Amino acid sequence: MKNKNETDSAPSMNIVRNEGGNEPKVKTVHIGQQVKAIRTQNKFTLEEASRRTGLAKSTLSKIENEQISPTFMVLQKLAAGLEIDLPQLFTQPSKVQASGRRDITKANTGKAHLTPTYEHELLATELSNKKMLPYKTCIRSRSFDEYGDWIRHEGEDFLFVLEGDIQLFTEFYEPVLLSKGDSAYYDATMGHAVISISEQDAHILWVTST
Amino acid sequence: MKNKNETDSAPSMNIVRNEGGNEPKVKTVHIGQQVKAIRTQNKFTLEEASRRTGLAKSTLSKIENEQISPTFMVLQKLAAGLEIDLPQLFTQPSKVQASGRRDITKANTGKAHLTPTYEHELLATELSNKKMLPYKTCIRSRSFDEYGDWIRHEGEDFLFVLEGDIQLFTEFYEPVLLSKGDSAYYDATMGHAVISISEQDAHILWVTST
DNA sequence: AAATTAAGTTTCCTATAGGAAACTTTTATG
DNA sequence: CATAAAAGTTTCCTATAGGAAACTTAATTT
Repeated sequence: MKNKNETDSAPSMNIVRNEGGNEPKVKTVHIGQQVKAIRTQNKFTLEEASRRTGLAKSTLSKIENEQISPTFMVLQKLAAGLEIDLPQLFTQPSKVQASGRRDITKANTGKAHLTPTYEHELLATELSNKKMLPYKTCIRSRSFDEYGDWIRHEGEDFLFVLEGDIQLFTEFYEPVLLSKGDSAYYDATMGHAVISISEQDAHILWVTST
Repeated sequence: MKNKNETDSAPSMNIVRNEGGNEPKVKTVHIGQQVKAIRTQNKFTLEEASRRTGLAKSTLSKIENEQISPTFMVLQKLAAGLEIDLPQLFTQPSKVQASGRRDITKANTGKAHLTPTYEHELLATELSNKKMLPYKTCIRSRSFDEYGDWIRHEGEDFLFVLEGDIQLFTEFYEPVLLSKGDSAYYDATMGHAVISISEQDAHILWVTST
């Protein structure tokens, strides 16, 4: 059945999502397998899992065999009873996540990325899905005015001065002067900007968390 | 068989969970509020959310008002239709996370941390709960043998050579020579170690993701 | 303010989730 | 191997989730 008798009319709804009458197609997470994996890893029998979660063992069995789609209430009992975080039920057990990656970037061979105010050299660009984005930057800007507005983005920034003198502007603090060897760490959602104040170009190393 | 011969007794590890026969008491996550918040933030009407998720608007209404406990199948449709990650439905919207922090570390004023092989200078130590741990390190070791075993830890490492020449050993790759300005990014769960191969001491900047 | 439209809620019904117990399968024991 | 015990599955029933449509409320227009 799943008789999806489409809402009459509604001609304009052209999201083109599931024309043709088939379902929106959700990439199915096999929660049953997850539950079973967690239970067996803990060496629980269905009976014991039943005790811990307060769910009937028949229910647990059906869930593990994907015969039913547990309600949210049941999911919560499961998580509480098996002492796991809810999100853990959905993320693949993926101990498989990469763990042997490496990327070397020799000096001045990074991937150039130019902006009016900065001259970025992105590092370690061969790797994707990194937790940090490192880049070496040459500061061109000499005045705060050159920035139309604060720079903001998700995550946190670590900044290390390699050469020259810079001034770091941040939304909630007074500007601060940084010279070679100095560093700063700040929440990147806070507005920020950097200008060079030395004769020669200033170079900094920047690492942004994702 | 794992039967360690302790049938019931097992005094040492009883989790003391719900003696007394009452329910396990689950801290309820109000998923309805979450859904409503996400929908309204996106300025969707129930009707539009219905189109996007393939769920009846009556169902959506009931979910938002906590009148029913959606099944996992419905949760998936919700997440897909509203284009959010499933876990996002359970974690509090917590925009409350800190977002105006800043910490400046002037050159050579970090917190020293010595090991037989490295001489670390921890940076930005005034801030806790950082997503990255930055430190400047002077490499003392001159031979791989000085390391009893590989160094490993959670997360990823970014390494930038500030001064001198080093050799980076990693578990799954051939050793590589790095000089001033070179950098490396690698999974820190992979065994790794660094030795200095230059006359003078080698200095590197290290950033570890957490 | 009545009429119109759009938003959200409730009703009513069918499909299905969850629980208790019977049943089947697997593992241990004489 | 027979038997007992334990672990897992299926059945059957009741409670409840989900969908269509009726209904109510809120926002616009006339």
